[in-house]
Amino acid sequence: MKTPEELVARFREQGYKVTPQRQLIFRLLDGNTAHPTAETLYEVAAQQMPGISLRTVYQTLSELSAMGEVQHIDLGSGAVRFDPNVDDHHHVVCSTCGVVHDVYVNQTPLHFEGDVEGFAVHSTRIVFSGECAQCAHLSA
Amino acid sequence: MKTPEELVARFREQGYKVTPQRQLIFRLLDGNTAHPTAETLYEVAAQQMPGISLRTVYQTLSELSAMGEVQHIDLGSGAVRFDPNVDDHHHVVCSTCGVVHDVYVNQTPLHFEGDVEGFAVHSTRIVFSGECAQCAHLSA
DNA sequence: TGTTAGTTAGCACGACTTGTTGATTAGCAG
DNA sequence: CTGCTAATCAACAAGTCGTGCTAACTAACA
Repeated sequence: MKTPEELVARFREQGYKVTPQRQLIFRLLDGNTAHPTAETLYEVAAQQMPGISLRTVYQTLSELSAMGEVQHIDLGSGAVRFDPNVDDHHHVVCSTCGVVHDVYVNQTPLHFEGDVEGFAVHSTRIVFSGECAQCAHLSA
Repeated sequence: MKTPEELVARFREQGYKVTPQRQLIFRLLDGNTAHPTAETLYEVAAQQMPGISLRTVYQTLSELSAMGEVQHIDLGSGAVRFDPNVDDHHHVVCSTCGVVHDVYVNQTPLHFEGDVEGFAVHSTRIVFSGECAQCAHLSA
């Protein structure tokens, strides 16, 4: 994701207004590695700006997603998560505590075998599930 | 997934009753490579057994899933899909027509880099998205 | 300063999945 | 064969996530 300042410029260019709500969301996402859901982001936003609506958070996230500034990640956990890291990366998920981390896989592109002649791969998503170090400690 | 006959035996062992509805679902899943949703499976089942309820289909799928006989796959397309292939395999999805195929990736285990010290990976899911040969033909 | 986009509250819906209840059916052990 | 009990069914509801709509107010930007 671009910096909040660059996003402000980009929104202006495209004729979107730069509201305090949008700027707040830009700042909350900047450098955020927590892979928040819209709800989670809303809760944090509401602390800093009581009165902001969940609707606005959803809308701004959709705009950022459409502009390619945030990645939409669906880990099958119910809610969609948002990742301001739009590099070509993948995710590890702790099945105990649900924490998500970004990881980079360097063997790509991957080769596969199966009954899929002529398939043109545009993107590859990899999700590693398991147990994070903290949960392993707690259960030991 | 085991054969319908083996599943019948397994259900009996575990004290589950072997009803015609369950047997029908076993047969519909046997060798099924279509990655059906519960709805889809219900529609096919209802043709062969009018009166079967969607509820029963969901329930039987949950039981099979809990027994490890079918894989639960969530491609973020709204509904969960079921796969009687429980080998260590992955999926390719056509983003145009939505068709799903099983594929095997032989470079596993994959290595990754990132800020995740001590993470114990239990499973890896890979989804390749793109365009299948048929959709490529149609759009060409 | 005025136009217009954005925000808000509130209500609703839609898709998917599960829960509940109460009546009926039928599997399976004895 | 009989009886216990699980399974099924219909019908309705709820819950989650996300979005659509409206109407009124606010504020960004030209």
